[in-house]
Amino acid sequence: MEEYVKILKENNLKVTPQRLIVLKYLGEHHTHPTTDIIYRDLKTNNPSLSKTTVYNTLEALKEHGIIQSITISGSELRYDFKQGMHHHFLCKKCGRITDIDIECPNLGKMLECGHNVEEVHGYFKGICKNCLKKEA
Amino acid sequence: MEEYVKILKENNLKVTPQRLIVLKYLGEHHTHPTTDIIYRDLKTNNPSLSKTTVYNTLEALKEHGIIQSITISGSELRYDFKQGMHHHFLCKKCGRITDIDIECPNLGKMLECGHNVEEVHGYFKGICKNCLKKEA
DNA sequence: ATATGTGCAAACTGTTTGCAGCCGC
DNA sequence: GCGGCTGCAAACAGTTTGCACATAT
Repeated sequence: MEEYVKILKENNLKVTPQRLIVLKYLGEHHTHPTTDIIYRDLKTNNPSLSKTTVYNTLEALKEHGIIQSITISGSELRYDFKQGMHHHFLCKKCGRITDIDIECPNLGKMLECGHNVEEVHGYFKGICKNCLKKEA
Repeated sequence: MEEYVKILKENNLKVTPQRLIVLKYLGEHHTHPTTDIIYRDLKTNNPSLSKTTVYNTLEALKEHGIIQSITISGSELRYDFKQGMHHHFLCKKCGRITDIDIECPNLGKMLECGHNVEEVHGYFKGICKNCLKKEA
């Protein structure tokens, strides 16, 4: 828990119970949850929590580069505790999103083309290993 | 125009005026438009056109692999006339999305990991060349 | 006392659904 | 006349906004 307090302080974000539990949730669940999932899971033990606060908190964490949002599923934002560059794989069958730990070898080429690249997102979609196994 | 009729026929899609103008629009505008942009632009010369039909048509074209949807901007789907693998760059300033013609060297590595990869999306975000120039 | 965070409700946006009417083979 | 396409309106989901209250320096 202390580590999350530290992260907030280092980023000049006021430490509130709400921010702490949201950040802790993301630190412990690498499932790329939506705002609603985070809200529903936390609501149980924190009945007074509001969804607006979850939105606000995620926005603040994102602005400070502590987390990042991914748009792989299209209809909603999902959040990811940031830890080095990696890509994502979305299984169209079970809906699970898994981390893919590969670098982006295109970045060098991107820099050549003159744009100032701040974010790199690699999204792969298909059927995951597990679902393939079940089908067989 | 005849080329778009041909595409629809080849994919066993009934040729209707609505489908033709939507497909033609995407063939001629490589701007990665949203459903709403397509609708508004076409509505002028086709007042009876309904947005539902635009949604339906885009869905049909996508299912047949004629176009693809990209989720780079998060809040809405954007459409792209499909033509070989390429990536996308979104300028956070002017909002423009540009095609990046590079291959994805990660695909090989992805196949190794056992998932069945059907789609590859590479999204880069930052400030584009043009906007950088204006700033300077 | 002031600035910031929280939480409710209402608004807004993009998308989907239900259904009636239409068109073409 | 049947199946698929169109278009309207209503429903829906995710997100944002306005505002009053709470909290902490």
